[in-house]
Amino acid sequence: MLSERQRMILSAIVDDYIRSAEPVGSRSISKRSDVSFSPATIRNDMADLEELGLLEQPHTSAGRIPSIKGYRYYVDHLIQLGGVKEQDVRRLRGLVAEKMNHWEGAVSHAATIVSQLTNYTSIVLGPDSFHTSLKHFQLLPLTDTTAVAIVVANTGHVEHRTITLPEGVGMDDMRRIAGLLNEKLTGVPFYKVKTVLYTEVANELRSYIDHCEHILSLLEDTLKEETEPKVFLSGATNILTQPEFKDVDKVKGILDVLEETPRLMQLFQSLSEGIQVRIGTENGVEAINQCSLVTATISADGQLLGTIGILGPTRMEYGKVIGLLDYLSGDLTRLYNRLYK
Amino acid sequence: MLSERQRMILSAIVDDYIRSAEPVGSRSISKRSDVSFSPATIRNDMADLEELGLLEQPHTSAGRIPSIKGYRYYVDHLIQLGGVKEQDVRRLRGLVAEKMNHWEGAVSHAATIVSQLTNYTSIVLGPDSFHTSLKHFQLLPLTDTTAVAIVVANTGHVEHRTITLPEGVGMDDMRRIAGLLNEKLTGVPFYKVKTVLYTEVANELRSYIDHCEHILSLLEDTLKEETEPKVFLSGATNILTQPEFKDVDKVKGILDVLEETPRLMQLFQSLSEGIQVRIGTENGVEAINQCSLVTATISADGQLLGTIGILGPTRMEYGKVIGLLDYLSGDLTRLYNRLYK
DNA sequence: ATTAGCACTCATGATCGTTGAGTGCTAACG
DNA sequence: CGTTAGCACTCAACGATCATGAGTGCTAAT
Repeated sequence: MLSERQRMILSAIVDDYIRSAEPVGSRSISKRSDVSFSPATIRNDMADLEELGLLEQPHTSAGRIPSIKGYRYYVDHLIQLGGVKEQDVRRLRGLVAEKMNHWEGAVSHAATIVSQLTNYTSIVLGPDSFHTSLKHFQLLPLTDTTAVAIVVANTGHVEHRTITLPEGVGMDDMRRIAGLLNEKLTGVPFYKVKTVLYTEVANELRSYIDHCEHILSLLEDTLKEETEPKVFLSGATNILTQPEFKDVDKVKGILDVLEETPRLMQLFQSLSEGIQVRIGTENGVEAINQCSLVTATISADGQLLGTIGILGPTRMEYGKVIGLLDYLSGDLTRLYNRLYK
Repeated sequence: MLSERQRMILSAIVDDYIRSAEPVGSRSISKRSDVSFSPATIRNDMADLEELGLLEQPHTSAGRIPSIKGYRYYVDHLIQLGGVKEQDVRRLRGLVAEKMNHWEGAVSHAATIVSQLTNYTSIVLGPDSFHTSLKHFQLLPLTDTTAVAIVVANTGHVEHRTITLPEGVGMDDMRRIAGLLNEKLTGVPFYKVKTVLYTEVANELRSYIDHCEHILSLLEDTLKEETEPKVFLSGATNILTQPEFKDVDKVKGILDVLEETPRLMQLFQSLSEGIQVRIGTENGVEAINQCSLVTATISADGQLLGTIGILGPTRMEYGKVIGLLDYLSGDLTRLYNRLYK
C-alpha cells in the first residue's frame, strides 16, 4: 500500500521525532546522507501520509509528527530492534548473582535496572497467583491472643498476617489447626483454596472447636491477600524529564495512576503472552493517552511468573525497549528454571 | 522581644500566606475584622519584622512572605493547634477495625488516610528493629536445593528470603539448623544477632556440618535485611497540586528523593521522641529546602514502633498537621498496647 | 505613637511588529 | 510522468514597548 519511499520517509520521521521531540520538516529529512530526494518530493509524500492518517501537523507552518496510527505502522512494519549493549548485558547479569535467592526480588530488581537503562518508568506485576499453589501454611503464636499466619507459595513467595484469635482458643488448638491446614491445603491452587476451606477443613474443624466460623473467615482473609499480585514501580519520576511533560497538570494524572495500584493493574488487563506494545489511546486509560506501554510476560511451563511493563511517552524508543525486554524475559525464564525446578 | 502587635501581624501574614500562597500586603491585613490599625502602622512593623529576619520581600513592590525563621517563630510561639474534625476521627477510627491484625498495615494505612486528609505526602518508617528482637526463626524446604528462611520479630513483623543451599546439605541438616537457630536466637535483639551467630551458633554448627561458613553468611544476609526499617509512601503526587511547585524541575528533585529509600531515610535521622517540625533548610537535604517535614514517633514502653512524617511545602498548614499527628500517635499507641501486650 | 498623603518601584499582562522554519502550489525539467 | 526549483503564504515564537496597579518607604500632620 505504501511505496518504498513513503515507508522510508515515515520511518525517518518517527526516528527523528523520537530523538528530538520536535516536528520534523521535509528539509531535514532530505539532508540525511541516505536520502537523495529533494524536499519538495518528500513534501508530496508527507501530504499523502497525512491523508492516510499516519502523520499529523501541529500547525500549518510546522513539520510533521507521527500519529498514533503512524507509530503503530512503525512498530508493526518498520521497526529495527535494538540489540542489547554489552555493558547493559553485564548489568542485567549482575542481578542473577545478586538476587538469585528471592524470585520477586530478582524480577523487581531487573525492572529497576531496565528503568535506569531506558529512562522510562517500569512496572512489574508479581506472579499471577491464580496459577500458583500453596506450599506450606503455618500458625505461629505471638502472644496469648495473637498469632502470625504464614503462607508459602510454591514460587517461594511468602505472605504473612497477624491475626487475633477469638477467646478460648489455646496453643494446642492452634497447633492442631495449623496441622490440619497443612494437611488439607498443601498443593492446592489458590483459586481452589476457598472451596476446600469451607468444605473439607470446616467439617473437621467443627468437630473439636466451637467458634470456627470466625477462624475460617480470618484465614480466608489472609489467603485472599495473597491472591492479589504484587506491584513494583521504578523510575516513576523519569517521565518528568520528557519535554512533552514539562507541564505539571499533564504529569499529575499519570503519576496518580502509578500511585494507585488498582488503576495500575487495569493497564495490564487482557494482555496476551509475549511482548506487546500499546500506543497512546490503545491503552484505554484516559490519563495515559499520551503514553505507550510495552509489556513482556515471563513464564515457564505455561505458568505466568510475572509481567514487566515499560511506560514512556508515545515518542518512545520502541526498538531499544522491545530489544531489552525480549532479552530480559528470556534471561529471567532461564533463572527461574534453574532455581525452582 | 516582639511587641504584641508585631506577633499578631506575623501570625496574620503566615496564616494568610499559607492560605493564598501569595505575598501579603499591609492593606489586606488592615482590612481584617480583628485589626484596627492603618496600613501605614502595619508597614512599619513589617519593616521591623523584616529587619529581624522573620519576613522577606520577593521584590520591592510586593507584599511580605514569611522567612524560614518566621515560620519557626510561628510554629514555636504563635501556632494554634487545629482540633481533629469529627469526620476525620471517624475515618481514622475505621482503620482500627479494618487493619487491626497487621501492625505495619495499620500504620501505613493510617498514613494513607492522613495524606488524604491533609493533601500532603506522608512517609512512614516501620519499626526501628534496633530495639526489636527475634521471636522465631524457621527454614522451610522448597525444592531439593532451595529453602525459605522466615524470620519473625516480636512486633509480629515477618521477613522472608529464599536461599539456595550448598551441595550436600539435606533435609535433616536443615531441620537441625533451624532447631539450633531457634534455640540460640529466640529473644535476642537484632543488633546482637550477628555476634551470637558467629560465636555460639558457629561453634555448634561446625561440629556436624562442613560448609557452615557459607550457610552462616547466607543467614547473616537474611537477618540484615530485617534490620533495615521498611518505608511506606502515600500521596507523593500531592505536592504537584501546590502552586509553588508548578515548575517541573523543582518537583523532580523532590520526587527523586521520595523514590530512593536511602535518601528518604536520611530525612529521618537524628529525630527525637514526639512531634518535631523541620522547616525548609532545617531538613538538611538540598532537594527539599522548599519543603517542611512534620514527624511523630509512635512508641510504647520506650520501644520505637514507627515514625510518621508529613511532607509539604514550607507554606504548610502546621496547626492542622500537628493536631492530626498528635491525635494519631496516641491512637496508634493505644492500638498497639491492646494488640501486642 | 499613629496615620494620611504621595512619589516611587516593579512584576504582570497586553499589544505589535519581526523573524524564520516550514508548507502548498505552480511551472519547468529530464 | 515523476521530480524539482521557485515563490508566496502561514503562523508560532520572540522581543520590545507600554500601561496598569498593587504595594512600598518616607515625610509631615495629627
